[in-house]
Amino acid sequence: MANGEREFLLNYHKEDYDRPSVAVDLVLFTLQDGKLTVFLQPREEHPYQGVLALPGTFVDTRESIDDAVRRCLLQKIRLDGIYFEQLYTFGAVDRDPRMRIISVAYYALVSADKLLEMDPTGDVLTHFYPVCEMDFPLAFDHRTIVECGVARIAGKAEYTDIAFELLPADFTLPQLQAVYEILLGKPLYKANFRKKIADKIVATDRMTAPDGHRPSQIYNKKPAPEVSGDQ
Amino acid sequence: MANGEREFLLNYHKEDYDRPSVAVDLVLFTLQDGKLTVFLQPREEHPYQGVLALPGTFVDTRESIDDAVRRCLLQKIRLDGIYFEQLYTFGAVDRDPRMRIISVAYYALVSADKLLEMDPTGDVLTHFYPVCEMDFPLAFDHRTIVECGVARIAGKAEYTDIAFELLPADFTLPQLQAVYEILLGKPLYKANFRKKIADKIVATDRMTAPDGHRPSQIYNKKPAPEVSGDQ
DNA sequence: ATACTTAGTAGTAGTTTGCTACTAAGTATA
DNA sequence: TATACTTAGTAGCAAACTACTACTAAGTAT
Repeated sequence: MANGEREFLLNYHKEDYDRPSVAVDLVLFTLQDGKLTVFLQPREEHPYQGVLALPGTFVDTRESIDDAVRRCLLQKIRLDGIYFEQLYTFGAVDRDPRMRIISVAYYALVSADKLLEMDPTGDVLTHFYPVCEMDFPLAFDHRTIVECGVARIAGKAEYTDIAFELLPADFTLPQLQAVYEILLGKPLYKANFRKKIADKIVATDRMTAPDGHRPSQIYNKKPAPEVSGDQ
Repeated sequence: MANGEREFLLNYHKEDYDRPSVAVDLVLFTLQDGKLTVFLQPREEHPYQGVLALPGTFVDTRESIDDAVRRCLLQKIRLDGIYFEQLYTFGAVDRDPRMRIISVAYYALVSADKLLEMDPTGDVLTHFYPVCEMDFPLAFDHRTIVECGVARIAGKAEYTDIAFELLPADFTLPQLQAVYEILLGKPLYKANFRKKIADKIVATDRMTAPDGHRPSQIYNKKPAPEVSGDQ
């Protein structure tokens, strides 16, 4: 038995844990090299010491679940003001070998652009792993949680605008189409795609810098329509 | 201050509750008189004594969340083997005035038919209230939870087969169309509707009993295709 | 017979989707 | 300077789906 594991068992008192604890776990997605990637960190403690895991934290009595997510993003990844949404609550009895922990999973989306802005060294980016190449163990039920997140964003890409969250404010239509294709996991027809998103974007008068071929026009997301009245 | 309320406050010891408790709350839908209705019960205890509330229960350390839902359905409504699915987890700090309770909300669907089968007196059916006529107070954040459930089944009716859960095994196409129209909240065109669901149903050779007009053919849901291979 | 009610089908215009083929604007190189 | 190469962007058509009107079918009521 490893040292850390023994220490954990010695300090474990069941009566401390006789009702479920609640944690949040965060599936933070971004795009790198045309692939969907997810933030993972080796665990520092038992169980699963050294195994890659999603960032998470216990929910404090005095904070809402959403606030726990914001705190987790800020404390563990130094990220702020990004899109996140509740995913699913995982509550199998034995999902954590220590004690009963119910995990409210959230997913979050951030552009690689914003990650570099927050952390110019690019260190954060090295913690992201392509979801299609996770041929390594994950702690707890975190593989299930990631898969649940991938399925959710694939579904939501069809009828919401979450794809924009993975791009900077300035983007080209080939870039935007690539994001949709990655999220949906299938190729799209250029002409149809453009007709469909035409009313969600506004063209700027700028073009991409010359790059060995025809430059592309730069677009922005159209601001959400005001819910206006006369008030 | 009412008697029950004082008693509650006298017995309240904060230190008993210094981590969030986890409960499940259940939004059980059925159809009555062409309206979507939800199961509600007056609360027997403070807070919100006498106010209508969703059935719910605390999650025990030794059961999964889904098992807590099954137990709640069985103990509180005497229902078994019906369709249910996780809805959303509600965790505002002050959603329960007693203490911090995080509620994992589920929705469930049952045919009025099955309710009568389980409880031939029809007593259970009197606990269902039309979701469009809930002009009375609800306990806690239960109105929000019900609205969340209504929105979810409206969305899922579009791309899943949940509508069938609200009908008995034998149904007619006008009945099925009515269910879709109630869930989606909009009228559908008969001919188009029939083309679209044609591959999800099988006709029987039976017709509805004469009822003052042309009888209708009885259909069943087509069994889900086997995920077969050669094994 | 005929009127009334609900069940069910035919057909058509307009829109969306799947797909092929083209033109446009840059660079690289012969 | 022509032409090949690359990526950006548009045109257009057939098939499928949607919105809608109009019909026929099968029962009951008078």
